[in-house]
Amino acid sequence: MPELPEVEILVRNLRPLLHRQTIREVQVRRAAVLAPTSVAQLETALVDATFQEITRRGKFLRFELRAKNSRLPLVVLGHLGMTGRMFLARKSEPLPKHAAVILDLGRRNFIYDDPRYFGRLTMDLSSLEKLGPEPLAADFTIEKFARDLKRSRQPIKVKLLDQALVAGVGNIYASEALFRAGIAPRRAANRLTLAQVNALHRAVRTVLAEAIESGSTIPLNFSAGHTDGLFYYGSAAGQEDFYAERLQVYDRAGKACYHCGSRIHRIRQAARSTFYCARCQKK
DNA sequence: CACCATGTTCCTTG
DNA sequence: CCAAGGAACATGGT
Repeated sequence: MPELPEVEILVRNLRPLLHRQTIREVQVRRAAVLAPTSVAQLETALVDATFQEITRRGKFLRFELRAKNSRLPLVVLGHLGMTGRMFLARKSEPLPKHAAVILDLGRRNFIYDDPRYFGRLTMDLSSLEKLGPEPLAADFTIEKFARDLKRSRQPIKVKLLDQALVAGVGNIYASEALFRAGIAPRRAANRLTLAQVNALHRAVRTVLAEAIESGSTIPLNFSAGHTDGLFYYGSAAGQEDFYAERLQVYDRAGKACYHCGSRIHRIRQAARSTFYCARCQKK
C-alpha cells in the first residue's frame, strides 16, 4: 500500500497499537527482508525490547525500541516495497501466506506480510541517509527544489521518483502532481520555468496532503486476508463515492480527463508507467 | 502464455 | 567521477 501518504496513515494507526508493547519472540520466515541484518542479530536485539516512538521518513517506517534494562534506543527500519503490509492480529487468526516477520507481543502478533518480499524490516539504517527533504516539512524549500531540478536533464516525471530530490513521492503521486501542476511528464527537469517549479512544488505538497487527509477518515482494516487496495483503487465496498475522482490520471489510460474531457495517455518512462492528459499538461 | 503492478538497489553504459 | 537506463529481486492479477 505504499507511497508517503499510505505509510503516514499506517504509522498513525500503528503508533497507539504498538506503544509500550514488548516483544516476546521473533519469528523470521523470509530472512532476505532483514538484509544485511541477520536473523540472529534481529532476535538478539528485539526479544524483550519495548516499542517507543514510531515515525515516518519518506516511505520508511522508523521503529524506536528500548531493550530490556537499557536506556539505549534501538532503531528498526521498515519499508513496504510494493506489496507490504504491517498490522496486528490476534494469535488465533491464520497467518498470511507471505508473512515475512512475526513479532510476538503477547496477546497479539505484529505481522509484516509481503507477497513480493520487496520490502524491509532491518537494523540497517543506511537508506535514510540518501533521502531528500520531507515534502510536507519546512526543509522542502522551493529554492533547493529549483536548484536540484536545474542540475538534471532527466524527464521531470522520472526525476520526481528520485528519493534524494524529495522523499516519499512514488509512481502514482508523481503522475498526479504533474497533472495538478499542468506540466508534461517528458519535459527535462532543468527546463522547467520558475513558475513551473513553483507550481510543482505546491502540487507535490497538495497531492500528498490530500491523500493523507483522505486516508485518515477511514479506519484501516487489519483483519486477516484483507487485501489492501484502500488508497489506490477504492476496494472498500460502499466507499466508491468517496474514492471517486481522487486520482485524476493514474491508471486512467483511455478514459476522459476530469478537467477537459480528452483521453488520458499512458507512456513508459524509465520502465514505469506514466499517466497524463496531453491537453492539460502541454508544457 | 503475455503483460502488468504502489519500490529500491545494483550494474552497465556512455 | 557522474548521469541515466535497465535488470534484478518475487509473486499475483488480468
